[in-house]
Amino acid sequence: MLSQTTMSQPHGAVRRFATVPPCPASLNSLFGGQPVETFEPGTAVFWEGDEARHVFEVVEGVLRVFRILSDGRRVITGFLYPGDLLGVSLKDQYLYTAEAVNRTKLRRYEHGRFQEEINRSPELRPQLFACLCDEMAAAQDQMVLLARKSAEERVASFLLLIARRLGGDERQPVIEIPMTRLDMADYLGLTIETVSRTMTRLTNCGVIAPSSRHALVVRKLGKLALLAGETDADDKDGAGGRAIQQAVWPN
Amino acid sequence: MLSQTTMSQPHGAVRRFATVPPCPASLNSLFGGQPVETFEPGTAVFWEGDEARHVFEVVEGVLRVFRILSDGRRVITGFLYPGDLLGVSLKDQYLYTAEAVNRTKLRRYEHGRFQEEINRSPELRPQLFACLCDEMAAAQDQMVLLARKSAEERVASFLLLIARRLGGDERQPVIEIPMTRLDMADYLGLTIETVSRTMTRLTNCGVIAPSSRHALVVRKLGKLALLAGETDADDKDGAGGRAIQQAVWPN
DNA sequence: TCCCGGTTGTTACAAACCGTCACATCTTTG
DNA sequence: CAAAGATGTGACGGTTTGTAACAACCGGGA
Repeated sequence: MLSQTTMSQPHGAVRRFATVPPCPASLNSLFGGQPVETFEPGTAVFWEGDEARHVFEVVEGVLRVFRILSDGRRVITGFLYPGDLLGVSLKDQYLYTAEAVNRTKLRRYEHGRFQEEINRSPELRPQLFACLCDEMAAAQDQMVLLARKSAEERVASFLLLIARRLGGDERQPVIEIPMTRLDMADYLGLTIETVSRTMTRLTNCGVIAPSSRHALVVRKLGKLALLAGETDADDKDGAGGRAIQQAVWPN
Repeated sequence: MLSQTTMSQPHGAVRRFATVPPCPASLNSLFGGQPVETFEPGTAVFWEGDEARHVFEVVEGVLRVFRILSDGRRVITGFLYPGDLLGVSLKDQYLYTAEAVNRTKLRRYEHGRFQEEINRSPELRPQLFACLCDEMAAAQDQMVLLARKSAEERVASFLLLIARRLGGDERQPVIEIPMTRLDMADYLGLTIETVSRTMTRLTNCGVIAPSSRHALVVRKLGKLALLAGETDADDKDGAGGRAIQQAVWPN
C-alpha cells in the first residue's frame, strides 16, 4: 500500500508513493491547480522560525531540510524528492529550514486551507495519516543509524536508500547524488572527510563505482545491504535471505 | 497549544498534554472504559514484528520502546509516560518492541475500532494529528542530539527533558530516573561507562546532586540548559537565520 | 578556446573523544 | 546470606575527528 523505502523526512515533510498513480482525490490533486514556483540551488524556501503559512509539494528537484545549533553545527533531518510534501504541521512556526539542493520546482498551498481540505475529505485524511506514519518510520530508521551505526554502515545505508528509491529493481542501479559531501555528512552525523574516505573504501572494494561527479553505479547491491547493517539480515524468511546472498568480506 | 517539552517518542507512540484536563471527547476518554492491565518490569507489551492489533494508553509507569540490530545493538527510540499512546500506526506489524521499565498499567483498544473512532470524530482527529506532529518534533530533536551533540550535551539534554516534564517550574527540581544506565546509554547513543562518567562530572560541577539510586536533584537548571546546547540560545531574531551561508550549487 | 580563481573532493597525519576491558563497590534478588 | 545484577572508576586502545595540503572540477572572463 505504501512506499516502504521512504527516505528519512523531517517534521511535516511527508513522502508519498511515487509509483502509484494518484487517485482522483489524492493529496497530489490538491496542488494540481497551483502555479509552479522555481527555486535556484542554495535558495531557502523558508527558515526555521518563519511563520508557517504554506504547505508545499515538491514537483521537481531535491531539497534539504535542516536545523542548526547555536555554534553552527548543522543537522540535515531529511532530503525531499518530487512527490514529497513540505511544511505539514500544526505549529505556527516552521521548525526547520528548507533549502533547494539543485534547481527545484514547488507548488504552494495556503496552510489553513490545506487543513480544511484534509479535514473535509474522508479520502485525503487517511492518506495524510499514512504519510505521517511513513515519515515517523523513516525518522526511527535515522535514529538507529545515528545512534549505533558505524561510519561505513551509515554511508552504505544512505546509498542503499537512494538506490532503492531511484534504481527500481536493477541489479546495478545508477544513482544520482545531487547533494554535496557536506550535505551527506550533516545528514549522516559525520564529517566530509569521513564520508569521502568511506566512499573511497567502498569504491576500492568494488561495491560502488564512480560515474560522474554526482552519480555512481552500485555494483554489488547485496553487499551494500550487508554493509548497511540492515535488520532484514535476520529476517529469516525466504525472500530477504535470497536477495542478500553475497560474499561476506573478501578482502 | 501543545506541549513543547515532549519526550522523543517512537512511531505511533504519541504524548499528549498531561497538564490540560481532557475535554469530553478527548483521546483519553476513548480508553476510559477499558480494563487496566498491569505489566511487570522488563515485561514486553509487544515485540517488533508482532501483528499490530491494539493501541495502548499508558496509565501508570514508564515504558521503553526500542529496535535491535542483527548483532544485538539496541536503540531506544523513546520512553513513554502516563498519558502517552502506544501503537498508533497504519502498519500491520509493530515496528518496535515496547517493554515496561517499571511496573506499568495500560489500557488497550482494538486497532481497527480506534481508527474508526478517530475517523468519525472531528474532535479527536486534530488531537491525534497534533500528537503525531509533536512526536515528529521530538524525533527531530533526538536526531539533532544523536547526530551532533557530545556525550555531555546528550546527558544534559536528557536530564533537562525529564526535569522539564516532571519538575514543573521549580528551580531545583527533583527528578526520578526509573530507567537503568543501559537504557539511558541506548537512548543517547552512548555506553553505560560514558553515561556514568558524565553524570559524575555533572555532579562534581554541582549541576546535579544524587538523591537516591534512581532520583537526583537538578541544582543548576540554567547551567544544565547551557550544557545541553539548546538551540534556543540562537533564537534571537530572524537575522540569525539569514546569517546562514547559502552554498550556491556550482553545477 | 584557453586560462585562472574559487569551490569541492581527496588523502595523510596527529589528536580527541568515546568505547573496550577490567575490577571494585553497592544494591537487589532468590 | 549468597549470588546476580547494576553502577562507578581507571587504564588503554580504536574509530572518528580536525587540520592541513593537494588535486580535481566548475565557472567566468579575456
